[in-house]
Parts: sequence; C-alpha cells; structure tokens
Amino acid sequence: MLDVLRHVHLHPETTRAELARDLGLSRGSATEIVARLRALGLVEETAAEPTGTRGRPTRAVRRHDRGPVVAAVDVSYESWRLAVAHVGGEFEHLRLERHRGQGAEEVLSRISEALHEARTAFGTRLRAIGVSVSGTVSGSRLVESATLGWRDVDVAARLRVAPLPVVLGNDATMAGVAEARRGAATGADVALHIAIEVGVGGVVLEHGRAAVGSTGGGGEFGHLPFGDPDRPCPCGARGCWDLEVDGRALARILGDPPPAAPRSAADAVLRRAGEGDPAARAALEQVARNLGRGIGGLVNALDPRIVTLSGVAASIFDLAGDSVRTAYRSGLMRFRRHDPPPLIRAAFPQDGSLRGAAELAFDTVLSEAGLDSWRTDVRPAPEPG
Amino acid sequence: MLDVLRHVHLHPETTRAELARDLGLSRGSATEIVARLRALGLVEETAAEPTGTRGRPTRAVRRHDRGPVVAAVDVSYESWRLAVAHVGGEFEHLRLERHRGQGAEEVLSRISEALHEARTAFGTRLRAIGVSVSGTVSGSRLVESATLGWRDVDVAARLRVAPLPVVLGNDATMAGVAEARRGAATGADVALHIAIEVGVGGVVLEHGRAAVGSTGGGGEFGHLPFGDPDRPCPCGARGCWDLEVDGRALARILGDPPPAAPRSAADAVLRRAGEGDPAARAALEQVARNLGRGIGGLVNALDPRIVTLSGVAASIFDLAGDSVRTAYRSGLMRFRRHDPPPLIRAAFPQDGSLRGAAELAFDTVLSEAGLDSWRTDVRPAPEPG
DNA sequence: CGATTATGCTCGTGAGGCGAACATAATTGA
DNA sequence: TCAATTATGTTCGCCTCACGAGCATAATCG
Repeated sequence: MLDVLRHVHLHPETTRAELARDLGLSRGSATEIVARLRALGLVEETAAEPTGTRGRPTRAVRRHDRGPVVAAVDVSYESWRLAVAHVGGEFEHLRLERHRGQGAEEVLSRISEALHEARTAFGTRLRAIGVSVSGTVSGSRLVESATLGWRDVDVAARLRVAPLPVVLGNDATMAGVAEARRGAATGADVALHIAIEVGVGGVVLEHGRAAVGSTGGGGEFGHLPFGDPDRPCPCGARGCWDLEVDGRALARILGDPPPAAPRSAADAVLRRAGEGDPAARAALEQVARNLGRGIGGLVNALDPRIVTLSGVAASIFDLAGDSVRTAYRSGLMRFRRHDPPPLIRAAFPQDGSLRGAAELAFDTVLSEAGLDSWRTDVRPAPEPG
Repeated sequence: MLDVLRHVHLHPETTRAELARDLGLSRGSATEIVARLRALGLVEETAAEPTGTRGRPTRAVRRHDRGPVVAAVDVSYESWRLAVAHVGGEFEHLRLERHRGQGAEEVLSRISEALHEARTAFGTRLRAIGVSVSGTVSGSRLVESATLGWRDVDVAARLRVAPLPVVLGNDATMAGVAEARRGAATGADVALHIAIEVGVGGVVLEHGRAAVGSTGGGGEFGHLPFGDPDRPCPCGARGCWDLEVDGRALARILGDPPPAAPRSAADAVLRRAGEGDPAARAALEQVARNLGRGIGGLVNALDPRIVTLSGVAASIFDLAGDSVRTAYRSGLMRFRRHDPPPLIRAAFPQDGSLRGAAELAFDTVLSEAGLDSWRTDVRPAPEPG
C-alpha cells in the first residue's frame, strides 16, 4: 500500500498496469490496493490516455485533489519562501518575503504566521512541514549560519504547528534530495550534490536518501582541508575548501577585500569574467581548478555515479567547464579516469532546496505512521465500547 | 522471521522473551517463529541461565550447531587467511598461508582450493563467501592493489564455488563493518572507520551498513587532497592524504628513501619513536598531526557519532594520542568542538577485515533469498504434480 | 465482426502476525 | 510449606494482505 502510494508520488502520471508491473504486484492486489487508497481519499482514478495498443485500456492513477499536502519553507540569504506540495510533487508557491535587516526571531515569527495560515487554509490536509535553511544544521537546530548571521536557533521548534512533524535540513542537502529524486540525478544509486553559495555544501544520496550524518550536520564538504593549510576559516579550522571556491576566493585572488556578501560578489566576478575581463577570468579559472580538484577527491572517497552542481558551482561550471573538468580528472585516481562520474548542472537551480524540503516532509507522510494518522483523520476511530 | 534470525545472529546469547521485547513481537508470534526456525535447523532452544527473578523462566535461543556457515577470506600483504563463521558470529580460523613471491593467479588458486575443501567439509551448510582484499575494489574486481602488486583481477569470479554468492570488499571497509556491528562502534547510527596500512582506507557506516559507493570503490579517503598539492601520488592524483600519514610519510620526514614495504617501515619507525629516538618521535608527531587534521575534516563532512582507528592509525593514536587529538580538534568546525565524536581504537585490530567479510557474507544468507534457498536445501521441494 | 490481447474484477487460498485465554514454572511471603 | 504473584510459553480464533486462477471487459487487428 505504501509502496503504491510512494510510486504515485514519484511517478505522478502512472497507471494501474504500470503499478502492478513496476512493483511486482498481481493485478488482483493492484485492484485492491488502489481501491483502498481511493477510499482513503489519497488517489483518484481516471481514464488513461489512449495508447493505441491492443487490449483493455488501463486506468490512470493520480493524486486525489483533496489529498495530503506538505508545507515547504526555504530560508536563504535575503528572503524566505513558502510553498505547498502535493502528492506527485506538484508545487504551489505561496509566499516570498525579503527579510533584510530582520533578526532570527522576527523572521521565524513571520514564517510561523504564514505556516499557521496555511494550516488554516488546508486544514488537516496539511500533514508535515519541511524547512531548508542556509547554514549548518544539527538535530532540530540551526547551529550557525554565516549567510543569515544566525547562531544556535531551534528552528524546528519555532516553526512547529500543532501536531505536524517538522523536518529541518541544510539547503544544500535539501537541494541534493530534489536532484536525486526528481532532478538531474534521478535513478542514480549514489549521487553527490555540490552547491556553492557562501562556501560549499553538499550531500551524498543513496537511492534518494540523504546521508546526513548522526546529527544532520553532514555534507559540510567545504570544511574539508583541501586548501592552504595556513588560511584560517571563520568556522575555526584552517585550510577549508570553502575559502578556495566561493566569492571570498574570487575576491582574494583579485586582490579585493573580503566581500560582505560572497554570493553576490561571486556572481559579479563571474559576470565580468563572462564579459571578457581578463583578471576576473583568471580568478575564475583558478577557482574552477580548485573546485574540480576537490570534486575529484570527493569522488575518490565517495564513489558516486554522478555529480550534480548548483549555485555558484553551476555558474563556474558553465563559464569554465574545461578547467573544472581538467582539474577534476587529474584529481581522480587513475583507474576512475576512463569512465569518471559525469559532472552535471542541477535541474532545479532556483528552488531545489524548497523541493527537497517538500520531499523530506513527504517522507513522514508516506510512512506507516503518516498513513495511520491520515486514516484516523479521514475516518475518526469509533468510540471504544 | 528474518528479523528474529538476524537478532539471533547479532545477539547470540538471546532468549525468547528478549526477542519478543526487542522486536516488538507478541509472545504468540515469538513461539511460532522460533518453532519455524527450529524446524529449519537454524536455531536451537535450551534452558536459559536462571536469572533469580520471578516468573516462568524464558528459553535461550542459540544458533543450531548444524546451521548455515559462511567462509571469510582476507588477502593481505604477506598472507591470506580463511575462516568459517557461524550464525552469531562465532569464528573458526581454518587456514593461514604466506604468499610472498606468488602472483595473483597462484594465490587465488590456493585460496580457491581451500574454499573447495571447505565446501566439501561443510557441504550445503556453507552458504556464502566473503572476501576482503587489501586494495581498491570496483564491483567484483580488485582494480589495483599497491600492497599486493595486483591489478584488475576479477577476484570474485576466481573464488566462486558452485552456486555460492561471493561478496568482495576492501579490507578497510570490511574492518569497518566488523567494528560497527560487533566492535568499538556497535550501536552507533553513523560511524567512521579509518585504517592505515599502505595509505589510508576507511568507510562510513550507517547502522552497520557500509556506504561503499556506486561500484564498491568508496572509502578511499587516502585520496582526498589533504596533502601537499604538488606531491604526486602513485594513484595518479596529487596531494593525496595517503602520502602524509603512512610509512612513506614517516620515511620522507626522516629523509629516508621511499620504503618498499610501507606498513613494516611504519611499524619500525613507530617502534623507534616509542623507544625514545627523537627523529622518529618528531616524524611520528608530524604524521599524527596530519592524521588528526584529516580526520577533523572528515568529521566535518560526514558527521559520524564515533571514529574508530585501526592499523597504523591505531598505533599512531597509541603513541601520539595528544597530537592526533589536538590536530583533530583544531580541524573541526568550532561548533563541533564542545562534544566531538570520540576517536577510539578498533576492537578487532587483527582480524577485523576477516570478521567484516563474514558479516557481509551473512547478509546474503540472512535475506529473503538466502532463507528460501536454505529451505529448499533442507527440505527439497516435492516434485510438482 | 470475430479473434486477439491487455487489463480489470471477484473470490478462494494461504501466510503471517495479533492478542485473549489458558498453562506452566519460577520466586515471594505468610 | 504452600498459596499468591509474576513472567513466560502455548494454543487458537481472528484479521490483514497479497496471490493467482478464472472470468469479464474494452481496446486493436485482420
């Protein structure tokens, strides 16, 4: 039953026949399970597109249009976004607000209000909340965010709405989830996602599941010491890769002072490089090599099938793909070079983390417990006795 | 049923009552399942140790002494070993042979013979073969082994015995599995194992499952570019961590020529350092810092609960623990420092990879398919019709 | 317009776990 | 010493769920 519902979520345009084939179910079981899901208001059946082949036409199985939804929140440098996602991954963007100059408390209050509004609007259809934040996550807390200037905030607790589970994750992790499940790394057994905003984040995904470590703080690849061992990093360590590949690196190579907003600074330098500015171009090439070399090391260590790039990493790859690739290949162990995992631009450069947050929130809905609670909400348990 | 059998495997001294409690089974189900497992010759029941508490005494559930076994092979620098493991993890070392001067073909022939002998001795009780090799693994092949001097050998194919599945893995991966399931990292949700023999190997384990990447070649942490970016590595890349922490690093720091046998060279230097030789001590301290710094970076990136060390890494940690720890802590992101994952000596310094190979081989036995095939071997299917 | 084909539906079957009622074997305590 | 207490084992009716055979249905093919 769960398998079927998950399949509908991942393949929204599916049919009864496909469900039976892909999940190895007998046609009888498919009938029964889909009937149960329909009774629960989770899926609907409609006539399928005519295929022109022989045989009785199968029926399309789609999400019920009053089925469960999740809220997804993405808090990034200058703004936060709220969306609602349906079974099948369909998205409704609900809200986008700038938060320049606001503190963590204020921002979280605004978001919390918006979530409560969503709860009011969708009622019990709203089942879970996924939150992506730009910063280091540990458990339910945002430990530190250079981007936001927040420190040690219990984001999940602040955004809790009544009984709904809240799933918190780093933005790069979330974006990686979206790529692995519906984006450029769909179907890859092991995928590596690399995102540069301020510093480098990322995540390893096994069959779409993020390896987030014991506290959810995994994927901080930017704090691997790939760089100059003497250069201090704001994180407290030295030689972090972070400092060699983002806007700070570009500024340093150009002899500029450290930028206040490394992401925008990076975009500016890359734009100049694209327009032919030779100094900017040289800085870009250097950073491209640093990026490629680091990715090579990570591929050696993690053995992914594919590497997806987003944020500044994608821009660098667009503008200096050859330099990235060359450094990447020479950073690989020799035996990997004849068939290296491809470097691919992310499929969701804009809203990957929002989509990933929705996916992880849906994981709690598409679970034994989530289904049970949906059942009791749809058809409240009769009074015992 | 599988859950129960796995529980018996992981907790060999268990009881009926404990099974029901730990797996959330009703007593009725426990009765039925254990009866089925007994009928299949997989477990036996005996009187349990008297506990002195009230109530009817529970019954001990142990492996059947004619139950399934797996063969575990470990091919390391100078020798190979063959052991047989039982449900519950009990070990019988069967064979230890030196293979100095022999080529891959010859060594594999000898091992294959020994495996066939084991098959003859144990008959259908032998269900699977786990093989640990010192070198880089990809799929069923050993891609390259500096230690053994082998290149691109299909080890799994060479060691196949009749219908038995063969599981191949890198020695550090296998040792990590043993640590995570029965050793120093037992119970950790995420564990990082670091082994130094020639270069650095390792593995991340999530709930005892090894993250081996898309081809099984993961865990080559030694080829992350933590080192001098200009120093070429035999792997083809530059700046590999490998070159900063093993016997080659110690020799280089001491001004000695590159050792032919880095593992023994490392042991020799460490011995001298332990005896007070100041040059050896200085080299040790340097390597200890390189090790600690790299582990710090890996902990940043992978967020394990615990780090286990084996091989030369364990020796370095014994002799220069403070240097390792200091470099480790200063390589950590600041927020991790107040409660960093502990660095622990491996529980199985001698035979971790052999044990891990047995564990992974047992994974194929303690599976739906493995159980089915055991069923047909115990009680052959009646002729249809 | 019947033959062919793929799919949907119904229903008997069997596996497997639950939990209530009862049986059993230990300790406790009067 | 022996009944009460307690934890566990055993039996059995029940429920859920998927299977798969046999039949029904709706399309294309010839």
